[in-house]
Amino acid sequence: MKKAKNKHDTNSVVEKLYSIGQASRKLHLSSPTLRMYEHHGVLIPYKTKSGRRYYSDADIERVQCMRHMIKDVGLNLEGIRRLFALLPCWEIKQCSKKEREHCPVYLDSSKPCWTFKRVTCRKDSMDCKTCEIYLMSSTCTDRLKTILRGIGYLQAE
DNA sequence: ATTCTAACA
DNA sequence: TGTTAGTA
Repeated sequence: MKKAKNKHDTNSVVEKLYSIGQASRKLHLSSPTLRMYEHHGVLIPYKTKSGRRYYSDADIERVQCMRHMIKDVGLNLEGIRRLFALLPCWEIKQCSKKEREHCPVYLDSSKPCWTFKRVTCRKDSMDCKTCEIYLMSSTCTDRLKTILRGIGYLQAE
């Protein structure tokens, strides 16, 4: 979600960000809970150099989706993590057979691609918060639901 | 005033 | 999940 900047920067856009306090109030949950989600590898907030967390609108929606999965689908955080681990990034990024054979993400479906340290297809300059794989799992609608249905985790509607 | 980590109830 | 301690 982008928003026009103020009069000092009329040409650029900036993402709206929320501190952990603002985000937790917006989501009606506690800040330790947001930190716990992060600890489990299912949420990646921005971090300042001093370590302060900032959450985007995509992060807010991501948490709302996960709350839905917990409340209505019956998953726990481990289940959500393993669900994200099943996102076939090697298909979406169309990695070659050769690349797959050496990719830890392809060889280990136990954790999400963004929790791996070094992945060859991931440029050093590219962080997982802006990667399409992480972003596509931010919403409960569209592609993620399609994938979840495809692997039998959600009923067809 | 707010958030951080880590440990613990 | 929440709370506490000692910081930054």
